[in-house]
Amino acid sequence: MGRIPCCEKVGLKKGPWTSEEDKKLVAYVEKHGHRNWRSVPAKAGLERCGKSCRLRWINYLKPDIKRGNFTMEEDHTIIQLHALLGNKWSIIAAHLPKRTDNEIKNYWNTNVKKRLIRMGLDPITHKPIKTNTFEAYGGGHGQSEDNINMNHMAQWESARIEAEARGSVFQAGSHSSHQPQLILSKIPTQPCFSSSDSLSTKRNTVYNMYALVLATNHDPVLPVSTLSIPYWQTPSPVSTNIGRFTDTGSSLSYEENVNITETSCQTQKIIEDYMLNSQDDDIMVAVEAFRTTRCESIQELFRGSNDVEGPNNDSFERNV
DNA sequence: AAATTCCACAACCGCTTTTCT
DNA sequence: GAGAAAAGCGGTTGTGGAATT
Repeated sequence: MGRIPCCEKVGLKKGPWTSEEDKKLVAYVEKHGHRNWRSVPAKAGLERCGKSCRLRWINYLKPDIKRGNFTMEEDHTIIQLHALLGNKWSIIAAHLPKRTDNEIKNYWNTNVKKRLIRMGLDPITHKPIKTNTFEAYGGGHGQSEDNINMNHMAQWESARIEAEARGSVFQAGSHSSHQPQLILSKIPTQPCFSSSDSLSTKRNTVYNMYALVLATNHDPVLPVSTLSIPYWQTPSPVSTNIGRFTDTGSSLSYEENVNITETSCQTQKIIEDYMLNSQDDDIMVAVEAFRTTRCESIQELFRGSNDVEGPNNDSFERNV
């Protein structure tokens, strides 16, 4: 478009903001608002570009911003939503009240990403590195599905155990009234797959996706979080019972045929439908199929959350 | 104690999307 | 509807403090 970026104007200051500049910006915005950021610096007496002022306000000065360590629940939500959405920081931030997308992005890059790598998980796919890549899922590369499944589950369990051992890292703020619990411990250890099940590979993937979806649907107030997951019986390919894993802190117990939330039912249905209808074995197609349905699932998650104001549908559709 | 490395986070940059005229 | 401006977004970089050598 040939526009000159505002920050390239001569004489505008760059770099860290001083407390004086912060005061000027806060005073101006609180008094006049910020309808037009380009005009803000001049009116506020700042030698900054409007874009810089906007970012400073949004990411740092806005009064309802929560700063400091991320709680276990926030960490949990970030991991699960990232597994579903990828680097959609603004959408993830919409589900974390008072956190900015920039803060979440930084937290991801400096903390969570490294943690996943240490655990042998791909920070993009959230799946074990090497032995369980999508290529491996595609089959025909020398590794049996059974081995893949075993590796996959072993990796998840390994990650969960390591996370448990590293409890302090996941620990909620010191004000938390309940025992520090581990995000990954809330992902069930393993569904009962038969090694003879020809769909087990695909199921494992869908299972993990489903676990991740549902993991965002817990009640953060409860001292002991529970989550509902499907229990895929084998060898029957599509028959399901609805069960619930309960994290007691020291162990996971499983309860069959419990009531689950409407959201969980809907998500489960999406996945069941996929499993019923899909005829192809290409895991990439499976993933894509899941992606195309995830929008609805996540909107349901937002709708189902009473304490969090989710993004409106318009902006959501725009960004997904 | 000084130098170096590591880490977290604020800020910038470039691109895309939305809004305005 | 077209073009320009503003806002939004995500990747990347720069900086300062902490930890290590």
